[in-house]
Formats: sequence, structure tokens, C-alpha cells
Amino acid sequence: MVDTGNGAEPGGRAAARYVGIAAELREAIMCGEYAVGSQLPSETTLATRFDVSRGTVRQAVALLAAEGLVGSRQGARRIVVGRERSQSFAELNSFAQWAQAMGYRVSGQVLEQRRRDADAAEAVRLALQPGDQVLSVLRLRSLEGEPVMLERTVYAGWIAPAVERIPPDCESITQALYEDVGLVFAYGEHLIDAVSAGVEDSRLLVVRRGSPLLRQRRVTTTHEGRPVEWSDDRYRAGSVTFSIRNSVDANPLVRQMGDLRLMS
Amino acid sequence: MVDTGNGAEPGGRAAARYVGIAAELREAIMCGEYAVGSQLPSETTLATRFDVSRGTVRQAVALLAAEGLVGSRQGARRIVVGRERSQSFAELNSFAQWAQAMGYRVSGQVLEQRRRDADAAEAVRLALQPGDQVLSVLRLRSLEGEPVMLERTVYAGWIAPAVERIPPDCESITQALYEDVGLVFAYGEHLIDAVSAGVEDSRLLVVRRGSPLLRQRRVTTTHEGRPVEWSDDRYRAGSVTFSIRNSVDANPLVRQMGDLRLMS
DNA sequence: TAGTGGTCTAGACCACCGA
DNA sequence: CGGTGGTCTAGACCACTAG
Repeated sequence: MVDTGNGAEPGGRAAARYVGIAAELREAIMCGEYAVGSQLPSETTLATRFDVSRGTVRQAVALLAAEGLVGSRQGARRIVVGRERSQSFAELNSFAQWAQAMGYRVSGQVLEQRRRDADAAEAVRLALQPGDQVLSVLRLRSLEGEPVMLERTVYAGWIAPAVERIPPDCESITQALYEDVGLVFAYGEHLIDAVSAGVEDSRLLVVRRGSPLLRQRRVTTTHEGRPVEWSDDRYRAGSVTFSIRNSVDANPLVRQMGDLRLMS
Repeated sequence: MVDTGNGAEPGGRAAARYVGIAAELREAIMCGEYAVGSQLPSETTLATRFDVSRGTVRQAVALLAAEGLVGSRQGARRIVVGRERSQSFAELNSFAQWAQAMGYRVSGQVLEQRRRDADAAEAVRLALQPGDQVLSVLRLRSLEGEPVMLERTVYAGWIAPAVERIPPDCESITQALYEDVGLVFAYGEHLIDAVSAGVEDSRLLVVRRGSPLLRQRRVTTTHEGRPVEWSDDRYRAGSVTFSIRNSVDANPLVRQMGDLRLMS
């Protein structure tokens, strides 16, 4: 009974039972065993099949619902609403982790890096005092050798030394910071809109001035809620698309008017 | 004991206890009673305070976690990570409902509407047979009198009659379809990217050709997973921003039996 | 009306955090 | 080490869906 029935994580840590059950169901959905639009077995049936309580089954299907794979309504059986899992946190926060997951060859290059004082807006976003030091970095990211994204990041001063130790051609900053100082990017807030390519944008991304760019601005924080970085990432049009799946019960995304005070 | 402690919904339906508890905590967070970065009371404390079981408390905080307001790590108290709720399926799926919730004056105008046969791509997205009839609609949406979004929607043939009954200047199609035939948009899949304004785009949105537009393509389905519409919406740059808050806890779940949630 | 998901309880044990 | 969240159980009742 100690065995979870799904083995242990590669890291050696045991997986929760419901995670394994979710994985099994997810696999069945992605393989088409449960077709899109069809019903899932009832919770009671699944509880019997996996020999767990109904609560554990509900945890498993909650996971699938969060991924946008299944939906539910009281009184009716759960149905399959999709076959592809929508983006994970890592995919939204780390360009390299997303690209690698998609099987792309990714590279990055630091073009500029310097310490300076935080301006008022940055101080607010990074929870610093105005005048505190920050590290400003300009990076060009490429996919399959093609430049696709320009990243302007401002790191809080306390993490600057670790960032400066990262080689300029490092692929994944997220991973480097984790391996170096154990920093985990735990929460993110993202603003997505479209902008015209400026002078620097157009030169580095090799597009015409004024051509459309997909912009993702974000603040990333640690587990403790401590802001680590504030970034403005601009993608060449056509190179990247954000995908979101939602349901009337769960939805991670909202629209906002253009003139945001905090995040301009 | 029948009273939920939080009254009933306006519609007359009783609210779940955990929803009321979440509302109370949410209010406290938004009012700054629990500051961003500070800790929430422990689950046990909250269970005592609200006189419910720990499971119910966990459902409540799961709701807040899904909204991106709080985060958690095993062994440590939950912390507040944000003050603004990012929520509502309606906000992502219905332009009018989003705008109205934000307090904006919204309007819409049908510029073109006609039935035709579905092409191959549309048939796939709407789960139709190639050659089945669809209803193609071009709508211009305005905010505060300013045109901000151009909507090119293809409705599955089975809902076409109801769509055709909608007045051309109707503000909310979502609401109209609900009131007319009880149709509920339950699930959505969205693709967000940036494109250049084409000839028609630039004329109707009053922007220069080639200027950046934020594009949201989406498929919306019913509770049963039946596709209703496929739409290509283009926003004038600067008019609208999408916002997402996410967390590394792939695990949107929480609780002992409920579901709910995220995205990322 | 039978089946199903939604809510809730009152326990239990464990892994992890911080002092 | 005590406190905390994460996981899990085995019940219960209700609201809703579907035949």
C-alpha cells in the first residue's frame, strides 16, 4: 500500500496518487481512447478502477480540467473538450524551456548589460526603494538560428550578482539561476499586447520599422512573493503564438484597457 | 444551519459555503487587510473561524489561488501574491461582457452577414462536414465610441437562425444567444498573436495599413463540447491588453474534493 | 427516478518549513 | 521540533441531468 501505483519521480520523490491517475487519463485522452466530445467514466467507476476514494479521483480530474482537457456540469458525466494540454508556467515564463519542450533549437545572446538605479516605476514593480540598484539586460533570443525575440529585462539588485555570473550566450536564464543559487521563479504576471517595432527593435529583429511585434511584459516573483525581474519581451510577428484554453469554470486570462497605469 | 452565512445568489440559488469564504478572504486581500507578500491565517485557523471543515477552507483558498491572489508551498503559510482578481470566462469570450464589467460604454455593428459553405479548415474547427452551411459575420466593436476591434466570426449552421435573429447593433451576442435559445458558451480555445493591418482592417479600424493589431482567434463550444463559432478578432494596438497570472504549481487543484481553476 | 457531479465532514498520515 | 500545507479516506446529503 506504500506503492503509489505509479512509481516514483525520476528525482526519487514519490508522486501523489492523483497525479498518476491524471497522467493515465491524460494519456488515454491524447491517444484518442476517450474522443473529444465523449464522456469520461463516472467518478465512482474511476474510484473503483484505480482503487482510491472518490476524493482522489476528483483531484485527478481537477488537474485535467485545469489543463483544459475535460469539462463538467453537475448531474452529467464529464466530457472531453480538448486533446492538447495548454501552456505550462515554464512555457510562459521561460523562453528556453518553452522552445525546448517544443523541440526547437534555441539560442540567446546578451547584447547589453549594466547596473543602474531603479526609476520610480521599476521600484514599484520590483518592490524596491527608488534609487536602489537594478541590473538591466538586453538579450536577443533565436529559434533555429533566426532572431525572433528581443528581451529587455530589469533584475532586482539582490539577484544581480548571480545574473552577472551567467555566460552571455546562456540558453536558459531560468535554469541557470536555479542551478547557481537555487532561485525558483514561482509566480508570474503577464501583459500581452501588440506594438510597432522601434528603431532598436527593427534593427535587431531584422524587420521593418513599424512592423507588428507581439509584446509580453511580465513580473516574476519567488515562492515568497518577492519580485525578481521585470521584463519586456517582443516577438517578431508570426514567430510565436500564445495559446489559452479556458472554461466557464476556470479562466486565467483577462483583457485590460490599453492605458494601464502600473505597467506601461 | 441552512444559511450559508453568505446569503443566497440574486437568482435565488444558494451559494456554496466555500464560495462565500473565498469572497470574504478576497475582500480582505483587496482591501489590504492582508497585504501583498504577507501570510494568510493557517487552514486550521480559518476552519475554526468560519466553523467549517478544513476541506472546505481548502476549496476556498483554491479559488483564490486560481485567481492568482494567493500562493502556497508545503510546510509554509499561504502568502498573498496579488491584489487584483483576474477572472471570468465571460471577459475573455464576450467583448461586451468584459467591457461592461469594466464600466465602459460599448457598441457593435454588423457590417456583413451571409450564409455560405464551410471550407475545409472551418469544417475541422467547427466539427462539421465540408460543405455544411455556416454563417459568416463581420462586426465592428467600439469602446466609448471609438472603433477598437474587428470581429470575423463563422457560426456553425445549426446556430445560424438564432444569430440571424439578433439585431445588427446588438451589444452582446453572447447574451442574446443565451436569452433567445439558452445557448451557453462554456469552453474556449484561444490563439493570440500580432498581425499587420490589411486593407479592410485599416479602413474599418481607422489605422494605417501595416500597423500592428493584436489578434485573438478562438473556437467556442457548448457545455457538451459542441463547437459554436470560430472567430478572428483584431484589436487596434494600444486599445486592449491581455493579462495572465500564473504559478509554477502545475497543480491548480487543491482540496480534497473539488475542482476548479488556471493558466496559464 | 436513477445516476452523477457538487459540497461537506471528521478524521488520518506525511513532507516540508521555520525557529 | 511544532506548525503547516499536501494527500487520502469513507462516509453523507443535495442539485442537477437524462432517460
